[in-house]
Amino acid sequence: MRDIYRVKLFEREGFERKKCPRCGRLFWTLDSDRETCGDTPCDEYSFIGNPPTKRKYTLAEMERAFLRFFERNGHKVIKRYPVVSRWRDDIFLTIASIADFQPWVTSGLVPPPANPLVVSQPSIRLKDIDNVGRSGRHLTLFFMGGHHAFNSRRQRIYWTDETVEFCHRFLTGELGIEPEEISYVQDVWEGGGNAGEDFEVIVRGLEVATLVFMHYAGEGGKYRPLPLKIVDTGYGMERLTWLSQGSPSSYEAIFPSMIGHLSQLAGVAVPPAELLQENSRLAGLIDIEGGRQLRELRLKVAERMKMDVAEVDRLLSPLESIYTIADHLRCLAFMFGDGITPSNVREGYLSRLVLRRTLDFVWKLGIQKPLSELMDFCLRTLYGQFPELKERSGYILEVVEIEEQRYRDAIERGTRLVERLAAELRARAEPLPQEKLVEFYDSHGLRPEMVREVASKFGVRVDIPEDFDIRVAKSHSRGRHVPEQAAPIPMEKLKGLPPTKLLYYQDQYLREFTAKVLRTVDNFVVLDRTAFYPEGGGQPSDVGALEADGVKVEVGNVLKAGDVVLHQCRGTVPRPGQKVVGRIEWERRKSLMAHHTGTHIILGAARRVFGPHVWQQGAQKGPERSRLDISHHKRIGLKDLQEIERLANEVVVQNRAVRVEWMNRNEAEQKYGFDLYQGGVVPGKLVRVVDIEGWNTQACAGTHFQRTGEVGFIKIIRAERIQDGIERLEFAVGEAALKFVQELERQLASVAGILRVPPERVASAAEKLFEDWKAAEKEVERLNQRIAELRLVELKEKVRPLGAVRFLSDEISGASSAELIKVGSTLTSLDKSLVAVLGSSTETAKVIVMAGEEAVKAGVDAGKIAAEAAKVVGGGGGGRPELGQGGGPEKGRLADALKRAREICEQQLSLR
RNA sequence: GGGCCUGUAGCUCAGAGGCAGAGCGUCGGCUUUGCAAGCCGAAGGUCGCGGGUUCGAUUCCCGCCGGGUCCA
Repeated sequence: MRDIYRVKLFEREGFERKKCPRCGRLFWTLDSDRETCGDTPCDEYSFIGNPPTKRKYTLAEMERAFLRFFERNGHKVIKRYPVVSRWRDDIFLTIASIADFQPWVTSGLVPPPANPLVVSQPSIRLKDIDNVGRSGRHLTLFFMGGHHAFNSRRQRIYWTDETVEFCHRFLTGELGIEPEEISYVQDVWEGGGNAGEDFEVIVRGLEVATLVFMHYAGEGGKYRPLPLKIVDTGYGMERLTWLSQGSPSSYEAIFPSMIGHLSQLAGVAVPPAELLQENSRLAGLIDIEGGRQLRELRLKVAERMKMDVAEVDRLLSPLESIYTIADHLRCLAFMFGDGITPSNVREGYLSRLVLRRTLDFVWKLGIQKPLSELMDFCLRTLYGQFPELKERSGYILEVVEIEEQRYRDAIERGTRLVERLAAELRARAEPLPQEKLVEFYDSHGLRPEMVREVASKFGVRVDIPEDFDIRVAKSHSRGRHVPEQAAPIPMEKLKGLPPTKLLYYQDQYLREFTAKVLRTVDNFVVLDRTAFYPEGGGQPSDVGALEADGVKVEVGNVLKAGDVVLHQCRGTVPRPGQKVVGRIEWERRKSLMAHHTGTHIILGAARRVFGPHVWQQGAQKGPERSRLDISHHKRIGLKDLQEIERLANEVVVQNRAVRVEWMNRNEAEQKYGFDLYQGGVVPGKLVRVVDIEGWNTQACAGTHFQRTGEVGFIKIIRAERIQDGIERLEFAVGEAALKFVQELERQLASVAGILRVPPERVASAAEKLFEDWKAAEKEVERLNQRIAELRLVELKEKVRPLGAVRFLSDEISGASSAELIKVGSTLTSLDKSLVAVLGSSTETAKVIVMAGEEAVKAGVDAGKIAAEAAKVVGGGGGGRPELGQGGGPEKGRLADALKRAREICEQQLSLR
């Protein structure tokens, strides 16, 4: 195999290949004195305070220089893709420039939008978030400049020689870096199922670019060749900017005004430059993953500066917080700007994590401003370069404001919980149990440090276990994934079949057709062509019948296996070779089409009412009802719901054209943007675009009407929050909508009839009824009290002494247990040594036993008496010493039960 | 997608099969020149909704609705 690393540039210019004695990697250099590879940690940064470029660049200038250089060299500049990777479902966030082209372009299925091309892609990586602000070089969002070439067998663009050449010319010619300063380190890159050799491009200790030659598929060293050879490069725009400025950390170079603003707000003084420089150089050598590495870094800095560690920490910590905030704000601006809705799931959850982390740092610095104000400042620094963020600023700021309030609420709630537990533990002088720590985090989002802080105010000790994260993970391991449903029939039984001709795409109004049976598998029938729509894209399959030589068989379900449509039949299936007539149950299909077109109309309406952050998160059509899940950061109220409904019906009346067109992917994306993928990722080279004239455009495989007027009445039934940040709209369309409204009307009429008022007055009538009922309940209560008082006189007559206490037993016919209790409690509160046994029979027999304070002291247990007495009437009972109740179905034995109660009472008083 | 927590008076919460509670707030009275406060008293509850178990459910079980939180 030829040496892929030996490129023409190296031979021509006389680069030497050396082996780094520290890391053992091979690298290329023009500097004959150089021994180490030049990368950290083998070498320290040597550009700080002494940049190698001919001049200083701002980030915007660097990006421009990069893009223009490659444009001059035959590359087409591509617009950035969103930071939410909507075109693929394997990752949430765009992590690199190459991610824009995976999987369709990299697999060779779809041609690239241009070839070669160059892009500056905002990329988000949260894996190293703990390093951000501290390492000097880590960011949550960074701009990856990538020039890409896609070489196929038919078309060669460029490969290794040209790639390294471009890089070298850019760094030396454009930026003015001395050729001797650049090291090209050999390595192998692997990720996302692809792999290839690469160069890491190092300048004075800083890796500024990676040049990957992607030509394998596979991972873990087991590779097979790709049909394409792809040049995948990544230039760190921020790193190059930093390099050009030679500032102590990259943050000063990237966020100068934000850092100034934050320092002022927090009253943080900038530490001596020398300390910053030393810190940066050393930070480059360490991966800060946790507290331990950070302490190590602080120690080393203190050592070199001959300072106290605490002093170093006091000077650096606030500054690191500021860097972190500056970084996180920019990341959030793009996340929300590109339409992420904060949520407890998926990318929404990631955005919430970053936002809450930002607030932690803001509060730690004692900055009183709301986060939305800081975001506003951040946004203003970005508008010049990213006007799209200005358009979305309303949404961004609102979301930040709502999320800050949510976080404050969560903390407040959590703090109260901890305080309550801590107060209890203090009383018992116990430390906080570790399971509680896990529970607080898992169920209430309280980090252990926060719990400790609150609990310590109560003098309660909190030990945070080293394996805290593992314990949390363990408490989740119980969850299990439901296995996917197996395919209805094995694919090999469909081998050799041609793709079924899909008649519903040629004419969506076709309800009857003739076709030939190609094969049958069990009760599945495969035809050469069909008008039956198979289940897909949230639209259920058609049903209907097939008729062959006068024999009819019902089609109950239709599904697609690859390119073949399967008709699942009930009854005797036709034989292969037979001609059949297929008939679709048209009312059902028509309703499904109405619901499907209606779904697109409603989505368009929701986006107009709320804004472009609204994305379809799922949809299910049905012949009677359909539902559409959309992302939105607030609950949807009736007013908004009605506005969406109004707009949707307006579009119906406008009778707009609904056009369906198969387009190639790049063309469709260019024309309509990623809004196309509302319905989710669609596979393939061609996409089917459904466009409601001037209203909504989506890639969609479903059947639609040709004009919105055919849809008919659209009725939104309700909004339901299915997840944080996702609202489900349930609606009915056409005849189903009418049926729903009529059913509502029927219900209303029935309620109005019951209340004996006209329908428009049911609300006030119901309110009055409810108020009256409450008043009546209170009246019953008062009357019970009164009855109890009246009964007292006659009942008192029946009180007889029984040992140390006084005893009363009586039946009060028809009394409820509430009445009996009232009577009993009045009696026992007047006579503390009384035991009252009261019975009544309504539907069942009831016994209540009450004992006064003194009687209880004397040993009477009303609960036990009631339990025993209730057995007599065939039931059960119980209660506490002062009150017992019970009952049973045998009403006729009530008198016996009362007798039994007396016996038990006597036993308790040791009289028997 | 999965797990956990949670819904009781206007607010914050207790109660854990057997008379629905506390603190704060509200209203009234007393005290005070007035305010703050104090004392006495009162009003305020479909115990989220619907089923089930039980003689009896706010409490236990199931379902639904609402809120929170963690993980992928």
